[in-house]
Amino acid sequence: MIERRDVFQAIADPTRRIIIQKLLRGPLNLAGIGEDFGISRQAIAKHIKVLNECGMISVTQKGREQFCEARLSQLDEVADWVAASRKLWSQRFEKLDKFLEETKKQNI
Amino acid sequence: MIERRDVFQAIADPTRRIIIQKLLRGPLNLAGIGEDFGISRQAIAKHIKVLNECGMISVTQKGREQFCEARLSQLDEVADWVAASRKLWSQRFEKLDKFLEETKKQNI
DNA sequence: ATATTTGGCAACCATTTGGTTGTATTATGA
DNA sequence: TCATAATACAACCAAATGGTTGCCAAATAT
Repeated sequence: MIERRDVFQAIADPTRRIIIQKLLRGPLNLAGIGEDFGISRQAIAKHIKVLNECGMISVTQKGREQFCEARLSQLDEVADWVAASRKLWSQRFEKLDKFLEETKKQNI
Repeated sequence: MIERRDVFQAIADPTRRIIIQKLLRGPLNLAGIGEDFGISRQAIAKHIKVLNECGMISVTQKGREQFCEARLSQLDEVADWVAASRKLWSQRFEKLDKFLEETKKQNI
């Protein structure tokens, strides 16, 4: 099994995606993230740990509070993968077009 | 727990991402996907099932073979989410700029 | 000074995940 | 026709995942 725990895996969980969305408006402490969120503090703490580990958020201690901030630059990896896949995909059709064109020429 | 088994979860697994990359060059049957891939046929079949279930690939029966083809349109959901997140993120800075500007005005 | 808020730690749990092996079925090629 | 290639089906397994509860420690507010 290949190493997991990367950005792809981080955003795979819908709860974590919601947490990220919440953080987009500004930094929040764990309690703030937990508001209107039928989920225990500990569960949130675990998600925060995952997000932090793969660089999707940064965590800053401030007294007894822990402020989390989104780190969207890590999403580049995802965006790049999607873009690269699409590019390869479209190239596949170009190759097919070229092939059809060649075939056409030969039939004339 | 919220419903999973969506595109995000589909591309979360590195093995599945490799399978998708393989399929970008053209359709393959299960055996073809399994080539140079230290993994059992059954494991691949399971990944194929997941990818099919969330529309990342289409599967066509052809005699005894099962040809898989990539379906990249589903990646829109991922790309859109990333784009929307980035937009919100940048808006956050705009708001901060505006705030600072207002503050500056009042100080004059 | 004391109650409350914020969060850490640890144990526990059910389910899912990613994988395996073994056996059966069916289409195809020699 | 018959061996083989391509896949299905099922049972099983270890580890990871996403969650819980209970208790503890330390800042902070009253």
